[in-house]
Amino acid sequence: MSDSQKFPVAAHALAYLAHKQANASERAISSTELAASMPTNPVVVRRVTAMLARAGLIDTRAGAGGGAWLKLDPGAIRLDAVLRAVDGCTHLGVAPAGAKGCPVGELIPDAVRAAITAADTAASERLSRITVADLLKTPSGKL
Amino acid sequence: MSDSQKFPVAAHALAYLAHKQANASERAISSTELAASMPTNPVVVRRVTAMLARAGLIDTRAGAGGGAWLKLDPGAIRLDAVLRAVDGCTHLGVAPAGAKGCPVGELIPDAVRAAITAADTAASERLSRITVADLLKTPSGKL
DNA sequence: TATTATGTAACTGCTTCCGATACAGTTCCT
DNA sequence: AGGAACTGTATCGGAAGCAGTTACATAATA
Repeated sequence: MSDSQKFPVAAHALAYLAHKQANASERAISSTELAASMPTNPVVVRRVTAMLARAGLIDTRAGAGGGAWLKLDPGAIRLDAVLRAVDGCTHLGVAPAGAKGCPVGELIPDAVRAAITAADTAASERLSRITVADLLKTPSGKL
Repeated sequence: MSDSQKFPVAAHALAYLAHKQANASERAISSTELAASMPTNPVVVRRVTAMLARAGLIDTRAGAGGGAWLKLDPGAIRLDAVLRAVDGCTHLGVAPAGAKGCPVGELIPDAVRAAITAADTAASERLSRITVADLLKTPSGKL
């Protein structure tokens, strides 16, 4: 796993759906329209929306007039759920295995892993206090 | 910027130096010994120790009997400083630019960027409460 | 049936990473 | 003085991952 734009794309897409009040199949937004607002490619958007749909955050439907719409209230979609939906983590790296036979080298990796996990958890906890609705209420970029 | 093992390698190296009580030039540890405990290549270690030295966390010296040693007490080296020293961040992605002319597309990126920054700050704050000394006191992998 | 849309596979070009080799400069030891 | 040990950095190769694109099977509408 490595650097990826999936989280920002997902957050942007959800905020766009919220702004358009796409909350039912009749108000579905196509990947083409979502992509145009990034801007990026419709396939890139669909790769993300498919993951959001699997996570139960949105619904999608194929066919004419199809697209994506929110399954939940924007205020109920927390960004930590979005991050998990797209397989995100803080990517601080993976602790090296540690040399066998070296007592220090064997114990340190666990502690390093624990530190990375702690940082990841803290980031996730912070995101859990931000909802998609907050993204729309924040024109100044302040949270 | 992207995925990188620099932070784990740096944390491991610092913990190893602390365990060996390498706190003066006479107790310098070579990159070869540090690399053997990961295990990885000595050059990879030197790339990281050079950054830690620039950040003032360790000192290094070339030549026979040279190597790296801690400049600070292990309890005074906080992991957020280590992360900064190796150019680390949480890598949740970069908010897409947003389409010009689209009022939503123009405002959302700022909010997404703010959310990413908030998460990054939270992770860093969590790391600031962990020191290199803590890494050695944590055989069970709990922090 | 023609049109519009999703989901996914496959390909390209790009970037970044680790690991390795090489080498100039530094320091210690004999 | 000369050799051995060590750092810092340049460079290269192979591997991996990503964005973006084309293509296509499937699905839903009109």
